[in-house]
Amino acid sequence: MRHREPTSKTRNAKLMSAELQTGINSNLIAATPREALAEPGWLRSVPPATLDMLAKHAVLHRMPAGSTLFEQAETPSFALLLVAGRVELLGVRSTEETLVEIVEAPDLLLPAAVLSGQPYLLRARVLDEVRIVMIQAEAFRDAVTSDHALCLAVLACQATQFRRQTMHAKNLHLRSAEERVGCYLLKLLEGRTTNTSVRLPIEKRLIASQLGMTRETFSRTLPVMIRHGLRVEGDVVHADDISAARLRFHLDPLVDGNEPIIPLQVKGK
Amino acid sequence: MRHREPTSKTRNAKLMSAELQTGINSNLIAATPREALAEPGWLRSVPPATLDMLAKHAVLHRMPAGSTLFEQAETPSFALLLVAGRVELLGVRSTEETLVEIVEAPDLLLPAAVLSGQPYLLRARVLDEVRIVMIQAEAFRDAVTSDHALCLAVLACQATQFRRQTMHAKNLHLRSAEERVGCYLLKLLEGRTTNTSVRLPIEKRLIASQLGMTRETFSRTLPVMIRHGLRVEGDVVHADDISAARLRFHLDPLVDGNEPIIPLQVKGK
DNA sequence: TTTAGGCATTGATACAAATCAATGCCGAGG
DNA sequence: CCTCGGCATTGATTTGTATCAATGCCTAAA
Repeated sequence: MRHREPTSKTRNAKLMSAELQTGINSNLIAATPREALAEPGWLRSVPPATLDMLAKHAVLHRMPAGSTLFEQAETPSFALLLVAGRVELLGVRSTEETLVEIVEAPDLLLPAAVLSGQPYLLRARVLDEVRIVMIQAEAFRDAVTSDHALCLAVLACQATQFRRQTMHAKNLHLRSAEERVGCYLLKLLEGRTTNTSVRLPIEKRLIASQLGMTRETFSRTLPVMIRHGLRVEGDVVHADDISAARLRFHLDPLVDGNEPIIPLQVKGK
Repeated sequence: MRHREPTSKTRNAKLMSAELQTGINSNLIAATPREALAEPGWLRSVPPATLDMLAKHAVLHRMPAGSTLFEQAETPSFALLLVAGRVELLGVRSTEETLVEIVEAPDLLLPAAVLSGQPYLLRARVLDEVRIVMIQAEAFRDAVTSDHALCLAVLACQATQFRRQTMHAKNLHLRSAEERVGCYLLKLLEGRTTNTSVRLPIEKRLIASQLGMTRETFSRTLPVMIRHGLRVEGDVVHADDISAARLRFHLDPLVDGNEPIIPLQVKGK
């Protein structure tokens, strides 16, 4: 494997620039909870007063990769708003873990649990380094019940997460391991033409778990892709023959679609 | 198989009485959309004026088992409120189907799609005979954006569905086929003692798909349960030795829990 | 009454993916 | 510099579950 580079550094760098784009006032990285609350696009239509109120009961935190944000069965004391970075949500059974979802900033972590005051069903572990706003659960619920715009924003967020989870389930149950890998690679290459190459965005072991298979199976499946025009060397994907790949694997917007969070707007009666 | 009875009739009877209990004004079955909208408990705190408004753009329908309510990839033109009965939501790929969720009244069918105006990710097929209120999608979205209480109710509904989906995923990925069957039976017997028996609430082929396995596997797994104190004859479950069963299979509230829809209440600023 | 079709059961077999195991590689830390 | 630990690869083997196939049962229609 020749093409390897200090992956974590490269990725953090990439992440930082992505992070900036998501913000509205993108010239500076938020240093206070209040600033961080201004970043996610889907909170745009929430009145500043409400954000102020939330910020008053919130702290901004930075957590390194690997940290556990909360444990399965814990009752949420904070609403966690992911401002930058990625988090994996895992179902746990003693030592077994199964990845249920990957959450990318900007998004809320399991708002369902916070809203209903029920225990988390999943463990949350940091993938990249993250920045999160921790809002006291009670304050968060109060804000949702007193501000209609925020309620709509959270609803949109929850709805999108629901659809993502559905897509994930369909991907796992309706496609073979080989197809999942093929589609994953194809999606990375979306819009590209033959002879370009892309870097895998995360470690292979994480891709494997995202695709619901073991590292080993993933590893074994990669060489197979060569006969469909996709070659993976180290963490670089080479598109030798993209049309061949598209012939074999079919991206489906109802499975592979990227759906952004788009809140509805409050309307007077 | 001796114990069989005209299953569909028995079950419909059971369903009718259950249906009555869910209503608030349970003495009569709703005949108009407006009456039907008064039934679900989680719509209780929505102002009558809003329900009136919804009812104005709605019709009440009855559909027999087996009907398809909507197809995958369709763009929703109605919000479907399930007032009575059960619906299965299936991921479809050409001829392959995979059950993603079973929705029981009273609940909304995939509010996420309706709210975001995106195509359905799943097919909806009627299990038992259902009664549904079909509310024009536009009117539904308008109501959600203009009435905070309704917005909260829908949010609660969406949140609960999210958690159910998470539980379902955990059940499938963290337990073996045998455990899923064991836990399913154990849950039917919750609160019962040894030597009681229960009837399976739905056909075996449906239980199998709910548990993410084929009929055949389910069928083969049932006899195995005998060594753990559970005996299934026809559609009757006999609890020969419940404590033995509980020793082998462990119900987990984070997987097997029944979570009701409990909306938050609007609060003034 | 006969017949046809759906569901359930049972057996034989196939197969995809997990598991177990060994090795190589690379980067971090002593 | 060497060494240790995580990740990736590759091979051998197992195993859980699906698939294919045949039969029986019950119900509903002819």
